[in-house]
Amino acid sequence: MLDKSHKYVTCSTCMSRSSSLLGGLCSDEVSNLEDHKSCNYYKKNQSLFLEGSFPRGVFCINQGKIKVFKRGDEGKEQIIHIAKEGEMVGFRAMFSGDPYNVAAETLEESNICFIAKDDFLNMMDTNITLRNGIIKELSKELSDRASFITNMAQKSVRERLAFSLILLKTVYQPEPINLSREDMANFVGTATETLIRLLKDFKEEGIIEVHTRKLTILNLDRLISIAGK
Amino acid sequence: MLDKSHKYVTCSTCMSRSSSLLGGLCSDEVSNLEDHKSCNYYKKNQSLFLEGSFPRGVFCINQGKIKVFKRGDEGKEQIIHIAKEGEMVGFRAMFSGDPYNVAAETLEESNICFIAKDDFLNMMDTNITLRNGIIKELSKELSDRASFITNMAQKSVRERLAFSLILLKTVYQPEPINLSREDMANFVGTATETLIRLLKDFKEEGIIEVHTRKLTILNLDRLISIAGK
DNA sequence: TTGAAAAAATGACAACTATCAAGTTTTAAT
DNA sequence: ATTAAAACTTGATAGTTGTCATTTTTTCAA
Repeated sequence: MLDKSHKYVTCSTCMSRSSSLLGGLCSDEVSNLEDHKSCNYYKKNQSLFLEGSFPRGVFCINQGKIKVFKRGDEGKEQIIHIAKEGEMVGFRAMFSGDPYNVAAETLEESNICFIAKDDFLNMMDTNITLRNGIIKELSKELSDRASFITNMAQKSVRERLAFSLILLKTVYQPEPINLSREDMANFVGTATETLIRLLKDFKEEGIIEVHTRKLTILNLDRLISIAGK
Repeated sequence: MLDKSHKYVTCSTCMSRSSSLLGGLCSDEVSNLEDHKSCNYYKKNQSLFLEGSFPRGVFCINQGKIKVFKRGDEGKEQIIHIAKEGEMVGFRAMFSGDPYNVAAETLEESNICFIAKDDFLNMMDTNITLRNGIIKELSKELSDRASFITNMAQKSVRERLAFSLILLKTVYQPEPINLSREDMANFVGTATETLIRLLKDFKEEGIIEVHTRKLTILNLDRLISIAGK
């Protein structure tokens, strides 16, 4: 169960904010933000926004994990990113003026604040640090996605799984990785059955340990060498 | 042969600029830009920047085509984007402070101008239109790459080839597509031999026509239906 | 123009991975 | 605690795609 899930989170005391893109706000800006944002509790598997809809603002994750995904032709999800506490979600399409090209959904119960588009754009106009932070973030993600594309094109599923587990470890730590097999397969970009077989191999090789849905990495070095550079 | 390849291109008369991110500059800014930029002629297969090097500025393509690519573990290139006249290349890493995560190389002889990092960042600080244009561009590319990842994960090579040919048509038109088999394979994300076999299928199905390296699309609708949504 | 090198094309083959079908375990609600 | 539904697992199989070897065509420089 989520701690204080019913409580309203204040930006001034939000631990997730300090390490986020909104960490550089001055106290005036924080109190202004507090006046304008809303805060909501989300159950597991609840949608933040749908592909094709128009962005009305940005989501700040106070607690919880979010999958950002796109559906392919046959409706199968490709998970592009898994966001955690301190990350902001849904601001890209706000700048382009286009509808969302991806969807976002909670992977577990979460506390998520919402800042309306106009309020956020105003903040960006007046706060250089925030603006530069956003540009930097967009650039970083662009770089990540170039690597993602290359991995998808050139690595085997086994290599991609190793790579994904390393990423997921940083998302979930210090907790064990806790994702459905289907979501994990949709992140790696493979069929659920193939994913399960490869997890089994990793178990037998002593690289990971699995208790029902909770997955722990026992041999990170091995994973790194399987994943390749 | 490239027209006037030895000539120095002036921003004020550059046709490629008007439709680019730098199209919104006022005349003062254009003349300032002219004072600070340099202009170079590149032969085919010349490098603009290497993966791992640090960005010193941005490249504006006056004429020619550029491949932006990343090398996988075994050195095989994955082409992320093919840029043409009017596009700017290499500004992402400039914002993140990281070294280039991708490399860029001319696909044909080209005229490319260069704007130093500081000059460009200054322009971005003072010109809101430019700044918003850049943010919008970064967001658009992010969206494109989400689709790219999903295609890579879920489409067959035949579907991806159809998709790629549609993209390449817009890059090369009104000229026929003119790429080496290897580059085309590295764009689609497949082996060169597989690409050649699938091109042969398309030829036999009357979808494309090929004269040595020049490829013309005869049946775009058919390609669209093969590519999927 | 000619010859060597690079690029393109073809064939044979193996392996990886997806799909389908059938079971088993886990989850969650009554 | 019970049970239905969802999630997970396993097996069998076929198709796609990559790899390696070889031949043909094209390119480009002497």
